[in-house]
Amino acid sequence: MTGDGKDMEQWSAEKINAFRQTLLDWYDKEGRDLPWRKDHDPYHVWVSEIMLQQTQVNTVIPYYERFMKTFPTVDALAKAPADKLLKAWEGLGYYSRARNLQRAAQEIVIDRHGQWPTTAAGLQELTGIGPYTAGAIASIAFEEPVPAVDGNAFRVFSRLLEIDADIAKPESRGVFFDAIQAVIDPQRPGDFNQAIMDLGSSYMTAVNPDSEHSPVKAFNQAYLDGHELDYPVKTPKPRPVPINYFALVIQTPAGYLLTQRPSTGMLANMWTLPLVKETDLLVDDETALPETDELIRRAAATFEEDTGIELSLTPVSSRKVTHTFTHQKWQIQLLVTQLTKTPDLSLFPGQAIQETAFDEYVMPVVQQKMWRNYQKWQQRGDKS
DNA sequence: CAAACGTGGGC
DNA sequence: TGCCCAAGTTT
Repeated sequence: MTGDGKDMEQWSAEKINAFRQTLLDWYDKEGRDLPWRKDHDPYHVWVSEIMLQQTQVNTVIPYYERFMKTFPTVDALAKAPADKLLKAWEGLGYYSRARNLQRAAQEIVIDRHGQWPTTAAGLQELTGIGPYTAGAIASIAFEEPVPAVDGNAFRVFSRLLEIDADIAKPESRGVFFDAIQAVIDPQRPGDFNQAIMDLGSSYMTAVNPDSEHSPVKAFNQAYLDGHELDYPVKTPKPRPVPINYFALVIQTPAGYLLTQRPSTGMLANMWTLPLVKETDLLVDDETALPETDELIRRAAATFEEDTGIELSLTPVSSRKVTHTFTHQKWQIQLLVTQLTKTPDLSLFPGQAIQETAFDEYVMPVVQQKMWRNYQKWQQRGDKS
């Protein structure tokens, strides 16, 4: 094992031709009928590919349908208000995708006078389009015979050819790109790439594959050797780091206090309850671990010092919400507070918002979790 | 290049 | 609950 794929299977020209025919025959019969497969319009292909990054098909479908009604053309997308765009992306995650999507729309409409690049190399110049998406659009919309190397392609070809290059390493992309380039059907590159994706999400899945019934069973060397689950080789990612927060529920006559997150970083520009990170609390004595009640008092005090808004924590009510991101696990203690007087919001980095207006603001899932939890507490009158 | 960047589903 | 997975790109 060299670990770089150099000892992979090599296919003859005859075998390559047989594979193409088998794969495309199956795709013509069993390929999925998806909303973005009704035509090969580059706008449709592009938006769907961006949405599908690290996201499952069933999640994307309703977002895609709504998105196309809201922003039917690349011009509409280029001109859209940023908050309207983010609202359309709300709940889909990886929100920089939405920002980059609009930047690329503007690059096409303004810089390129509405002309799409028609090659993978050209497409990759657009913001948010990397090597995979460039290959997907180029092959599907413009019939360029170029691989679209995504997670499915990594998994499928690692098994077909017993490629043992570690797919977690960026340097492995070239090994797979070259291998697929040699096999891709130059007559139907878009269908070939999409067939590989369909194969990867049906028979040749990561867990519980069903290669026995796969149309390309006879080409699946790893399966034939009884080592299917040894592929793809992939080093695991680090576990999410736990981070403790306090979230403050502060009701004023004008509504609940919400803060807008910074324009960069996690959940950029989105609205949440005011969050205080436990490690940001002022600690005079670093040796002693403060009691929970003391931490709660310090969280409230920190917020008061930052905003000039005075709170009362009586009756103190707290509930816990956890939300796991790719690299962080937030453990949030919800603190329901009362105001001691009408707050001066001049220093507060947010707004008082009536609950009935929440749906006009873009909120991440973690905020929706916190809010549902608070509502449940309210209804039950659970003061514990 | 390693790390940041969301969310939902399956076991 | 925890862990892995799902049509990746940017910095």
